[in-house]
Amino acid sequence: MNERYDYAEIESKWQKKWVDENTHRVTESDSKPKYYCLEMFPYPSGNLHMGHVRNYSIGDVIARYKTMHGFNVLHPIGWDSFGLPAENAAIKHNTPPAKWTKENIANMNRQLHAMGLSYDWDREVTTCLPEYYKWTQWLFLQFYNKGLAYKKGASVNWCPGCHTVLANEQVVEGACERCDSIVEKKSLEQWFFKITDYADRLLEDLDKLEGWPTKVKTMQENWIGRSEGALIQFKVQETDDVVEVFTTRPDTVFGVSYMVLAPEHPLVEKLIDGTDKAEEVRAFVKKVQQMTEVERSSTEMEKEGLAIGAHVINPANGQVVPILIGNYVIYEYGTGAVMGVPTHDERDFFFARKYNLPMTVVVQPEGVSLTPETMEGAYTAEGIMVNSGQFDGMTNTEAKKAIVAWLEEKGQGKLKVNYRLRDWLISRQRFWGAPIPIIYCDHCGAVPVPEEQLPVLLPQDVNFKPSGESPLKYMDEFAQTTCPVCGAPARRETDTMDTFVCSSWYYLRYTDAHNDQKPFAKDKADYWMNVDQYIGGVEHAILHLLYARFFTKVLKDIGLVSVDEPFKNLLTQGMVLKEGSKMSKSKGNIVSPEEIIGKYGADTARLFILFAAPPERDLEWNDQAVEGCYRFINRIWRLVEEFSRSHDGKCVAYGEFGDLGKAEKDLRRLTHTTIKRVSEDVGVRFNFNTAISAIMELVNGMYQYREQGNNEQVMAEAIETLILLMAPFTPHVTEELWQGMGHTDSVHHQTWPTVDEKALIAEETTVVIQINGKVRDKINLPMNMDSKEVENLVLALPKISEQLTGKDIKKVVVIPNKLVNIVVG
RNA sequence: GCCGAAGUGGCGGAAUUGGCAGACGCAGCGGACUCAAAAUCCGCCGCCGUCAAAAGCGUGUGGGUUCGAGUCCCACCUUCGGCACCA
Repeated sequence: MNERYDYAEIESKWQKKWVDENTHRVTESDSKPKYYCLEMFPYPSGNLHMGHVRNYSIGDVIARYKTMHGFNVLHPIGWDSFGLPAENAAIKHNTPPAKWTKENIANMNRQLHAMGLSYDWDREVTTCLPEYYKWTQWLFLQFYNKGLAYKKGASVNWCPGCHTVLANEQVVEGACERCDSIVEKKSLEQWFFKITDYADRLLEDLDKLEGWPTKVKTMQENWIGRSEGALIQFKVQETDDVVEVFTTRPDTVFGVSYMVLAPEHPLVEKLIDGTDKAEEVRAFVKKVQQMTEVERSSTEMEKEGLAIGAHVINPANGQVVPILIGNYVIYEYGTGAVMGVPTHDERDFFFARKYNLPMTVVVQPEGVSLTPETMEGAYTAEGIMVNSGQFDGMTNTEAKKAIVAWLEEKGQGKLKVNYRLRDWLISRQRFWGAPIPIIYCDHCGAVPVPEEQLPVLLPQDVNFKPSGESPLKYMDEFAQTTCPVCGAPARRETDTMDTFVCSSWYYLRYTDAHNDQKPFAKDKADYWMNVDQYIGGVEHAILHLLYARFFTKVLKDIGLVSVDEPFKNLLTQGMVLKEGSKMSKSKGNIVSPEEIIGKYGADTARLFILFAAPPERDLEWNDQAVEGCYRFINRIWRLVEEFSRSHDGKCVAYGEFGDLGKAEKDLRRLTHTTIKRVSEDVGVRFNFNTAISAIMELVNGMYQYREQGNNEQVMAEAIETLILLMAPFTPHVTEELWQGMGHTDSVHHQTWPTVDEKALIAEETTVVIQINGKVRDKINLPMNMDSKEVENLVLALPKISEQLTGKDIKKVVVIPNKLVNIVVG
């Protein structure tokens, strides 16, 4: 063993050995319990960033810790390698996306190895390779056969920056999630996955996810946006048409004083065509449609409406009320029509005041009589029904059910659950994605590509147009084909799939990464699933995590897997910040992992990133604190190296300890309390920062012992424990030291140290003495002393009795082995 | 507006069940070693106060429960995140 800690030599030596010996390969085995530890796989942008380092360091500690606990640990990695940056690079530098991606993967692969991560590299998956996307396409076909993939014309989100449509989940405050361009609306024929069919299960099963942060579950809950209410039908007075509204307040139907339609509602044109209102209404509709999505959905927007001259009949009381169109009614939500009840809805109240629409109170607080003229806002709380025929006198909660039942009997209403969640738009007008395996035939329509013809391969030699449009559309050799049904000339779908489709099932592919008959064998997926611990950034709380849950449920329904949730436990890590903001090129505050590893080694980089903050919290990068971690590793190195050198390169513990002195007992107690603390911090709480600080305390104790203690068995035990506890955090240096201590097998194949309960027992304890809750003295007492005895002893202490003279002792509280509080008047 | 998380020294953070607030680390200060420096080892390090001590104050604010509150309850403030003319 070197006297100096030479991280560069040590790390490359062990990394090579781990690769050569395939150290981290796993197979299914019944002899051990399984554990599936997964980190969100990276997009191969070209270089690892600190967020990756954090993500993979956390995962690696968990995987190594579980391995040392006797689990059969699956810890895989791969590449989420379809997507826009490759295509943009292709347009800019005229390199094929496949080449650019391959080079990036090679470089990042090297960087991952330099971190000393315990991946089973035999299971590496790359989503942009045909051997993977063949099965993405195959899964699309399964969805298609189940009726869960369909094409429809719809008003969709178009990102002018990315030249493609986006899913709702990819639009953030009206802008593109990737490039921040303002999203436009376009009417296009697009492919969708019917995620709304699973809305209820996706919502309900959130309850099963006890190992998920509430934050993420709440975000998904909000996104799904379930709301219970009723559909109510209003007949149009002038025609035979019926307007259906969705409302969460069917109890207020007797108070309806108008109806508002979204400008896009198809009935609008029908009802005004040929009337004298037609021009005015069309102008209004045009004005609304010219607003951007952001303007239109802003809460500050002035609510405007316009009566269109037609009327509806209230099914509850037969009243005839006017139909308006309003700029605040969203066609995509509910039925695109709302009933206006000014007295019991804030928005309706101000809208009605503005346009002088009538108001009727139908719910009021018990014992109070509300009058519309004196109301200053809508009454939205619970109350008693009035002006509502046979429902008068009921509570409005009772009336909700009763009125819907009554309307249902009349065939004019029913209960309805509404969701905010929209179907998942998966078409992308881009090249670098998995082609959607559909063929369009003039005779047979849209025909799925037969399974045996998969994969639909992306062409190799591609000329990108500067417009950014997908070149597939213009490549006849790709687009032209024959109909699999009738054999006539036909055209392929040239849209590709959203990359989130590829990443919705990769965790299943890892369980059987090279299967060329199926996406994965069921028995292998069943052996490894669920993912026991999933780790990644909170930015995927909705998109990826919702889609992956949806996929798992569909795959369960078609019998491909047995689980209905993919990720049992979820850890959402915080961001890595520098000078208070996220590291980014534009801010110029990036710290390169490669540089840090070059300067201090991977062990230091890993240790710092785990020590600086608990994993969920944002982490402020601090160069000096990194050095502190480097110093700590050196401190361990010196301690172990010196001991080993003075013991002929042997530090293998240990027989019986015999009778030990105080310093020896203290170190043994420290050693074993450290095992206990680190085991809880790593295994239960994932608080790696406090686990590391506990180990630091142990090292401090060992330095002290070196001056005071003289039993070398005790020191040897502490050293061996220290190395084992550090092994998951700093795998290289611990391996080197382990060998230097005379061991011949790998530290990473050792069993996690166990706590010797006897060593934990202390003979003495420090008891705090308080007077009226303020600390006045401390005293060392034998453990488990009788309370009354403690009380007498404490009251007799000079310092205490002095302060008690002339005071009236009201009560003495004794907490055994901890504290005495004397209450005086 | 609704939902969620957080607020502790100069800084990152700790306090797991209501029981010594500030573990551990960074920065800072002092000492040892050295011709000197670096490295290393040892010590100090909330505020106020003092020669030194004692006393006092102190976990966003204001109340409350309790022998005892960073921790529990009520009200509020601030920051961050999500959702939002959702009918």
